[in-house]
Amino acid sequence: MNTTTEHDNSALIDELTRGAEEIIQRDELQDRLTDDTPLRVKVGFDPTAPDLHLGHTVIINAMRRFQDAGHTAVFLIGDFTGMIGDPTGKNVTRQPLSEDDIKANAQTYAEQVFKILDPELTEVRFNSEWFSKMTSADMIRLASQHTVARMLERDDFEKRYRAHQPIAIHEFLYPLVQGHDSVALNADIEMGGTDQKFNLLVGRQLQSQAGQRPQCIITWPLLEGTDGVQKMSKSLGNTIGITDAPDEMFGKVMSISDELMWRYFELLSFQSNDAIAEYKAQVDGGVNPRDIKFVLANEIVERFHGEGSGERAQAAFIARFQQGGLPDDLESVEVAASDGAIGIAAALTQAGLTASNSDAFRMIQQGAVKIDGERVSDRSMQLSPGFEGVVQVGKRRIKKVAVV
RNA sequence: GGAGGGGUACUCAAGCGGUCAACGAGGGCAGACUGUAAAUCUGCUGGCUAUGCCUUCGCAGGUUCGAAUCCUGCCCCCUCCA
Repeated sequence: MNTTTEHDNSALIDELTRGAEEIIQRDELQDRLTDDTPLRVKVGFDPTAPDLHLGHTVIINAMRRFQDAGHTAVFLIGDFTGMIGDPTGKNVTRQPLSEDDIKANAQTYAEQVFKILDPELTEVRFNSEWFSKMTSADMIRLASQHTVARMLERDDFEKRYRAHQPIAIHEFLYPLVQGHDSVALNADIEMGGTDQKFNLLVGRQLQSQAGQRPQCIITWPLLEGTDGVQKMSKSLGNTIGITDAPDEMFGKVMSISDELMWRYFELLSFQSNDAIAEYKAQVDGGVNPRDIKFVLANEIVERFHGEGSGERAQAAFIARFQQGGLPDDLESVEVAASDGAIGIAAALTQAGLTASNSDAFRMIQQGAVKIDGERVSDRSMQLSPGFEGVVQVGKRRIKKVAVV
């Protein structure tokens, strides 16, 4: 093997795996990339979470990078596996999904995922394709390819076993089924979250038992949410959803910490390693990190909302926050004055700006409420029918309110 | 089956007859400072027809002038033993 090629590969691998947690085995990956044939890069998706956020896109971005290098992304929807439910990280057996749910979720995936992936180089597959045809004998044969001892090596199984918590037999089947997908698809590479490592390794073993060259594995970390500490997750309320409105998406990216910005660049941007290094150098040299964050926010908004949307969101952002303007697409609401007039607190609550009258009074007390830019300090203020104005509570809750 | 410990607001966690709408921490929200950063400081964090009133401390009763705090029953969780 000649050293020049190896060296070239190395830079490519660095781009393709930027931010990755682990590569098993890097030299195997290097070998495969040396061949001219397109590789099959498999990623399995659980048909559960239809509301994708940026955290989910980390791995999809990685698939896209492989596509850009000429390889095929195999987007595998685990509709059959969904019947088992991945036991990874769970301490209880999971509820299987209904067929309708799976179908609907798969549809949502398709809609959202092609904002990133190149459809030409994507193969969408369902694992029910081969599993629904399997006989019980086939399944038993599959089960015979792995031992209980090895299954128990997996962290969560081991913990549950030791803690005398139940492990249903079918849960052992999950890694085998996922591994068999790799055999059925003849995968060259499989990627997944760090928590998938065990399952991915089973794929390697099954492939080599089936006489295939075992897949390389690349695991990806969980992206931190906007708080910068905890993983991005809907239940923690720190997500940036890929269907968020452009201005909102832009604003959320701008609100992450400077430190987290580099992490986002690493995992969410398609800019080259060199370009990112250059940005870092600029910030070190005194450029306001905010301006670099603009670049990031721009790129992300553009990806999900199309050409020019990043620019527009940025302009709106500057107008609103740097120059103190108001967003131009203010939501208008009407509130009803029951007997001649309505108290300010009731109006705020009716307009959906505060959670309750008590909450409204608190906000007034804290100086958070403004009408047409004027701070409201009188909690007994009344609004009469015919009143119209821009009412805001804090920096983010703003509505055009009319009293009728 | 036996022994013990526990269930308090978004979460953790004090309180163990009145001064408790309930200490403290985290989270969240707001204000100041800013770059709608981060860090920091300050305040707020049950509801209402609001300087007062109403409802909350696993559930249902009871004792008491008065209970989250005491008693009875029920439900649920945890630990140890078999």
